[in-house]
Amino acid sequence: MTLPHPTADQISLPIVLAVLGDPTRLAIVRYLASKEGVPLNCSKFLDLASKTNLSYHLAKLREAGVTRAEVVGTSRLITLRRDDLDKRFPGLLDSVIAAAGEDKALPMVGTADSEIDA
Amino acid sequence: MTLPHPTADQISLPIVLAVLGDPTRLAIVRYLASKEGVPLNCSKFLDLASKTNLSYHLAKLREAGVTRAEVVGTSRLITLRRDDLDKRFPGLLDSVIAAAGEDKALPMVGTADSEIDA
DNA sequence: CCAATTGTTCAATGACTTTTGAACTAAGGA
DNA sequence: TCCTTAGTTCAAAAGTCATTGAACAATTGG
Repeated sequence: MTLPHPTADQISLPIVLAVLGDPTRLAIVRYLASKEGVPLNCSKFLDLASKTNLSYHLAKLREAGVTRAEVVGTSRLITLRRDDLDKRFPGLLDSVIAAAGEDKALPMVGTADSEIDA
Repeated sequence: MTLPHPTADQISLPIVLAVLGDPTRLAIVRYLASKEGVPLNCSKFLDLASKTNLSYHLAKLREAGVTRAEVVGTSRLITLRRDDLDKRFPGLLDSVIAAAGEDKALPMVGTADSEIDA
């Protein structure tokens, strides 16, 4: 029940860039970064897409090596692979997250003022 | 005869990332960065793709705001839009170029030992 | 056990992307 | 003027990607 992840040295720059070049996935990464350290489950991102579609995008992020997913019961706890990404592509993740933070055009997680259980 | 370029504030992060997420285009950007300051014409990149296909990829880079193309006679002189990219997305271009520089899997410009007129 | 919750897989569809060759334009040199 | 050089445009063919709904699996709580 462990999901397939690339090892750090299998992470490919063009694939990471292509995967981040989608507004939904970039919004996921931005939100993960804003809650860094806190593993989030998929349902946190339901503002961004349907459950099915989310599954697709989260798989893309995981397969690219951008995120890690840990299976815990019926949930998948998702975290950014910051350590591995920083090792492979120093500064890349930080600059992407900083730029994404400024981006008004990107879809938002948690705009629906339900920040009860943050 | 001036080609259409986005203004600096029209440059979009997801579009830039998506455009860089293609090995041919990333190789173009890497080569442009390695010759920074020197405007290159399209034919310098013929190692990477056919003339037609290059025209397509160079248009993508230009339309995304990654490169600037100046029409000089029958040539287009291509440069990186480093100033604008650095302003909009600080650190992004540098980290991408550094990471691309390490990437053995990326196609190469000038591998055919014809570095006569570098 | 039953039902709800959490998320995946599958097949289908529509939409974009990449690549190609043939035909073209525009400038420059002989 | 004619030819070459540099690059574009067009339409077609392939391929890839995103999105959907229906069906499925696994865990947890009552």
